[in-house]
Amino acid sequence: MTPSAEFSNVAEELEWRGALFDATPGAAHALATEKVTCYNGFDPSASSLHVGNLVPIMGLVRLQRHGHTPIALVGGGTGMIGDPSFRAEERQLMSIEQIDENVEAIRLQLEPFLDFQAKSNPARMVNNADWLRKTNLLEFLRDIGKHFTVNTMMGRESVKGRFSRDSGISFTEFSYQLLQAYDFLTLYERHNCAFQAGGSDQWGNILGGVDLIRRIHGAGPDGRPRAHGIAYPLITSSSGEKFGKSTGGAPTLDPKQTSPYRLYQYFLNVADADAVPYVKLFTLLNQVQIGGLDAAVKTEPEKREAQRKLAEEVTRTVHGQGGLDQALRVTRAFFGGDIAGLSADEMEDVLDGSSVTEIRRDQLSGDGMKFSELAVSAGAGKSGGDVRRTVQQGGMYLNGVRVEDADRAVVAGDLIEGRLLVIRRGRKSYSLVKLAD
RNA sequence: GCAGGGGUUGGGGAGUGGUUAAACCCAGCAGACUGUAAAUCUGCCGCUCAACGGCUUCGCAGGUUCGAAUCCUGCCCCCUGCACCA
Repeated sequence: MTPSAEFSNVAEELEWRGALFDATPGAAHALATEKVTCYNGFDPSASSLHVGNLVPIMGLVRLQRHGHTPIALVGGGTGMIGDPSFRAEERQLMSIEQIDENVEAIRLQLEPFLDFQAKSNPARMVNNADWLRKTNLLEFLRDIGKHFTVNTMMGRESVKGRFSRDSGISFTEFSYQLLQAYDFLTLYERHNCAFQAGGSDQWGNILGGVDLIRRIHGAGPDGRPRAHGIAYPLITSSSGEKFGKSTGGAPTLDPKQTSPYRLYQYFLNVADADAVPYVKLFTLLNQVQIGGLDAAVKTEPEKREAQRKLAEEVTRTVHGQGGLDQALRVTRAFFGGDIAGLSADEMEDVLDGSSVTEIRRDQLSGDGMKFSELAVSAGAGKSGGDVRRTVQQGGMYLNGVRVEDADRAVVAGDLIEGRLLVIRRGRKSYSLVKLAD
C-alpha cells in the first residue's frame, strides 16, 4: 500500500501537509472526483532548481501518486520575458543561449521525480518555447489580448508595487501574465490540462489562465468551471525566514553546486520546530510515520530523529541512494571520528562532488606556501587577515590538526599520502586541496 | 520641470573639519556551552602586518584646507511634495 493510500484524495493530503495555500472554487472537488491533468511551470532564470522548488515538485509527485497526470513545464518561452511577480525591479533580459542552457539543466533535474512510463497517467515534460517563440504578435493580440482588461491586470497584487515606483514596469514584463495564461490555454487545448499548480506568488498568473480558459471555452457542461488552480504557500522557517535562505544562499538541487553532503546537512540542521512541518512538505512519509517523528521531537529532541529522517529522505529523493550514501559517509567522517585518520582515498571519495581546489606541486616545494594563502585559495577564508583571525581564535585545522600559526609553511610533506590536504574551518566547514596531476 | 530631503563599511543606521577604519543594531565568522539545536556568553567582523604601523574606503569627478565622510563646484542616482503629461 502506498503512503498516499491513507488519504482519499490529493487535496486532502496537501491540506494535511500544510501545502495548500489557496485553491479556486471547485478545485478540491475536482481533485477528489476526477483524474485530472495538472501542470506546474518552472522558471529557467537560474541554472539549477533550489530547495524551495521542492514544494511544487513534490506537489506534482503527489498528484501523480493519486492517479493524476502531471505536466512539468519549463519556461523556455516565458523565460525570455521574465515574471515580474512581486519583484521590486525590472529584470535583466537573459540571452536565448543562457535560457536554453538553463531549461535543459532544469529539465534533467525534474525528470527523476516523475514517472514517465506510468501506464494510465504518465508524466509529461513540455517547454513553452515550443509555442511561445513562434507566436504571431497580431494573432496573439486579437485572440488572447482581447480577453484581458488592463484594469484587471493592474489590480494584481503581484505587480501593484511596481506602479508606485519611479522605475515602473516595462510593457514587456507587464504582459507576462498573458503569456502564462496563454500557456495554460495551450495545455488545456493540447493535453486537456485543466489544472495548474504553483507557488502563492503565481496565484495571479494562475487565475489569469483559469479566466482565459473560461472566456474562450465557457463553463463546463455541468456548469462548473473547466479550469482550476491551486497554490502552495511560501515556506518560512519558524524564525520567520524565507525557506532556503541559509548561509551562502539557497541549497540547489545540482550536486555540482550543492554537494549531497551539503544538502543533507542543510536539512539535518533545521530547527526542531521546523523538522516535522518540513517532513510533511518534502517527503512521502505517511501520517503514521510522521506522527512517530512528531512524538520523537517532543520527547527526545536531542536525538533529532525527525531531522535525520528529513535529511535522509530529501537527499535520497534528489540524489538517489548513491548520493545519500555519500552524504552519510562524509557526515560520519566529519562528525564521527578523527578526520586525520582517513586515508586520501576515503577523503577523495567522501568529498567527491564538493568543491575542490587544485594546487601545483611546485607551490609546495622548498619553503612551501603560507597556510593563510592556501586557506584563502581553497575558499576557507575571505582574506589573509580573515584566516589569521580565525587561526587566532582557534578555528582552523589542517588535516585535522589545529593550526597555531597562520603563517606556518605548508609543504609537500603535509600532503596526506602525498596528494591531499584537508582544511577545516570551525565546526563543520571543510575544503579539500588536491595536487594537480 | 520646480521645491525639499538623501546617497556612509553585507543590510539598517550614527557621524557635519582633526581624538573616525568610522558609534550602535542586524546579519556573518570563530570560541565556550549543547543535541552538528535553540537560547546565552566571549572574541572578531576594509586590505595588509607577528606587532607598531602602513594602505584604501563614506555615490562619481574635481577643489578649498596643515588636515575632509564632514566645506565648495560639477555630474550621476534615489525619495518626498507640487507641477506637467493638449
